[in-house]
Amino acid sequence: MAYGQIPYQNMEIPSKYESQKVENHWYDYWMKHKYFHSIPNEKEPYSIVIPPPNVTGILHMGHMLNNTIQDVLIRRARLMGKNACWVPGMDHASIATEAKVVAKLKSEGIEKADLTREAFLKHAWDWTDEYGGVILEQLKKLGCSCDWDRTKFTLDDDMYASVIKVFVDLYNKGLIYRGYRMVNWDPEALTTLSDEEVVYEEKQGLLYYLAYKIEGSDETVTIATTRPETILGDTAICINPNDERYRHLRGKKAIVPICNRAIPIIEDAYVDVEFGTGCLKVTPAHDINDKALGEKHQLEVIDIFNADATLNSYGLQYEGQDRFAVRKAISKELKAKGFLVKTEQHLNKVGTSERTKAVIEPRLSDQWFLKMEDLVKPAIAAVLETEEVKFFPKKFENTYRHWMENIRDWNISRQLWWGQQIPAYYFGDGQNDFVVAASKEEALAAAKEKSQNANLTFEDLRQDEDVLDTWFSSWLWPISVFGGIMEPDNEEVNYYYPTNDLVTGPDIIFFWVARMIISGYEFREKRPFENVYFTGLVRDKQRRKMSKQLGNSPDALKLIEQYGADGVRVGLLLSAAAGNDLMFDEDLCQQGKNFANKIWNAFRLVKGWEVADLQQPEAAQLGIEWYRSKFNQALAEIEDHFSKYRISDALMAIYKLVWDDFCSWLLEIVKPAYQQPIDKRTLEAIVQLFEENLKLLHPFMPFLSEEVWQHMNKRTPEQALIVSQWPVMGEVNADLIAGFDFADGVITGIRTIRKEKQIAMKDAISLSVLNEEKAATTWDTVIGKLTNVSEIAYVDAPIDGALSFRVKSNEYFIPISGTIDVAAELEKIQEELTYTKGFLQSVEKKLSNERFVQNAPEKVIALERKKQADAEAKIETLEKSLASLS
RNA sequence: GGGUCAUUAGCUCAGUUGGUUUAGAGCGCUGCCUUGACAGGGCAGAGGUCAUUGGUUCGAAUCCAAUAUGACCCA
Repeated sequence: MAYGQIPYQNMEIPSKYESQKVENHWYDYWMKHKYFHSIPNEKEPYSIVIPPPNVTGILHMGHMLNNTIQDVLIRRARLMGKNACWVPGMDHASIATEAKVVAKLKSEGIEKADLTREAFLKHAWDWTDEYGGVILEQLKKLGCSCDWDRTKFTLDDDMYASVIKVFVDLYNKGLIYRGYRMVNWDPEALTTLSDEEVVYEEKQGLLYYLAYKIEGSDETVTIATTRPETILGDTAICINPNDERYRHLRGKKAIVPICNRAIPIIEDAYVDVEFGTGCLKVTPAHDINDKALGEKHQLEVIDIFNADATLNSYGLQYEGQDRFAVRKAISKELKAKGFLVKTEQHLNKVGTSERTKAVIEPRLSDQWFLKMEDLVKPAIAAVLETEEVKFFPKKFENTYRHWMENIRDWNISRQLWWGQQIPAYYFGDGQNDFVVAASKEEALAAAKEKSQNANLTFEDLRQDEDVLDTWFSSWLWPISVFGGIMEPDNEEVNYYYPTNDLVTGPDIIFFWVARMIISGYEFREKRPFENVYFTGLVRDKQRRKMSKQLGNSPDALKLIEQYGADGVRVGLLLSAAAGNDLMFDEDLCQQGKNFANKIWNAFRLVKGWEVADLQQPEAAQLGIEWYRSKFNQALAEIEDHFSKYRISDALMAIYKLVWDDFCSWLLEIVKPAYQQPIDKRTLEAIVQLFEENLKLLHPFMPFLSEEVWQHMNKRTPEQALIVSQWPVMGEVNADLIAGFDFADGVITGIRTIRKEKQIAMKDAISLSVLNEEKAATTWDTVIGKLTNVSEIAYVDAPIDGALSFRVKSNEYFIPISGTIDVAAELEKIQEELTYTKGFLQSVEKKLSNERFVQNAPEKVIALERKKQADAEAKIETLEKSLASLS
């Protein structure tokens, strides 16, 4: 059925696009027809794995941006005929989730310490089942076309098994080892953290100068420390061997205040003679540098803290008190007893836990480590040498290089219960009385062999209590979601892996991106993805990070309700140049919503036209041809933007194409007079072009575009927009585009005069042209239609008593009734003349420079000559007008 | 302390390996315009000596150096 046979249907279509009414409908429709679902087939695959959000998380602006970009890429790939697969999922986020569960239990009066591991995990799973996955439901509201049948959780049985398999494998390769090391201890979460999870903050503190007595004399030696509570763990005083001031103390012993232990005075060049007194107390259990000194000089190690950073029995009367309370108390005692010489203000960097914000305590303990030195090699080469993995924007390669080249072994154990339990089984008390195996059965067999004790039973095996770092499961994500760890040769992983694009934030470049690249090469000898698109951080208008504490993060679902998912998507993307932080401003969502409404109303216009058996007007035919060229030109630009992951530029190109070129120009050119019908050819062409526009819009505004598409014509499920074809590039007629641009100048000139002289649009005017440019008359009908010019006369001399304007060297005259203000006209022309002369001068200056003419490429010189000729022609026109006016 | 990146219109940003009319966009701003698809709209307009100072070049927003300011990363 043709459009025009439904007369004035726009009366029945609301004049405002109502997103709330259509979004759920189309999402359900897409789901029902399984357009998001992907299975391997003969088509080219295009896959993305979602950066799995924390199971505890709720949708915030960062997720919105990130997932909108992924959806744009996936929907475009789908339109391009690829087998698009976007795998969604969630991360168990061990510290964050465990902390939340512990807090919840506490509020119910239950202490984690009173629960068995099994009981605690039951609570955690209950919690996950109840609150987990909210975020995935929210992504649906945003329009994300994930293959929900593939939803994965990092603690699913198969994902769990993958992690264990990888651990065993790396252990057997000798890359995982157990070590007694100084680690970052979070005394609140009671677990270690990797270096990356420690956030350094500058804090104003005190530098305490403490006097230690020298054994067997009345002399004292003064040291400076920021942590007086740790003196109880001191096992040496260290001086620089080149420091004359302390030379006489060689070989002597100092007495630690309060606990009165005698400790040796050692010498090491490590000591900075400039800092403090040039004399250092050494506490190997509580400082990484002191630990190194302690090992070098074989010092005793005295750990004075409990796991929660309260003091233990070495703390004497302070036992059981928190380290910061002790710091105050002990400095008081030291002062009272005369050991405290003085204090100074001191700014130092304090490590804090990313998750709990607790001040990190360096702590010696047994942990599991992954050797990184060799593992990183292929991953470095892939990004920095072969470019098998490309970063957008490229600048993040520097960050990547810096970290990878200075990488340290990865502490992968966490003293938590929520996660994959480390598959190490102890069968005795010796340092090496353990085996690593994927199951208890295998462990028993291995233990029997290792211990040479065939009588071992399951009872004798004790599995390591710790779990693995969450990132030790997410680094396998692109492989494990396709079952590629457990069944390395399965059809799915062979088809979808390597994935194509990864979209994530630069804040997890080390945590996640780098490690996925490492694991990709280690376990599949292939990159995990080809391109990594780093989004910026979402900030508020004042450039502050969005955070719960500041309360500056808008409610994502409310935004969608208010502006429509499409509006929010457009709003986010418009300001999201890759890698730049984006200042989120709700006004941009409003802009997105307005755009949706604009398209909606263009649709109403077209839908409302009645068709009649008419000749196609010349202007309409020309306009349509011009738009075809313009569309292809824009398409080329859009493809180029996509190839560089310039998503917001691609959107802006479409925005301008649709709003300016299609709506403001083309529709105005073809629009019949009020209540007049349109000819069939024009209508069909416009509908077809509109549909092409919708295809371009679909990745960005899936709901609106599908809605309009489905209203435009009756469609079968196979003809839905989401599975239609991305436009194919056609020819660009440069002459048409140039001709239009010139006409644009003429039209603007006429409109300006109408405006200045308050000549209403409904009053027809006539136009005379002094055609110095020999411009084609092709566009006259278009000019006439858009400016209500009744006739265009070509003349060979300036018209007296008319208003004038110029485009290039052409001059246009509009006769008006009444007298014209000659002085004003003269002034206007004089102004243009001054500008053009100035311009000509700058061009001539260049051309008269011999070295320019000799050295510049011919193309550039030709261009300059053209500029010169154009300017000269224009000046001639202007001077002629000046003469005729005065 | 070490490193990376940035500084272009009121705001947010483009400017593709130095030359495409004496710098572009979107938003905002100013003025005019409503029975006509859309006031969530139309049309027109104003607004920048490209952070500063030197240098390289026939030619610099673009390359180099220094300075200033800011952001991020690492220890």
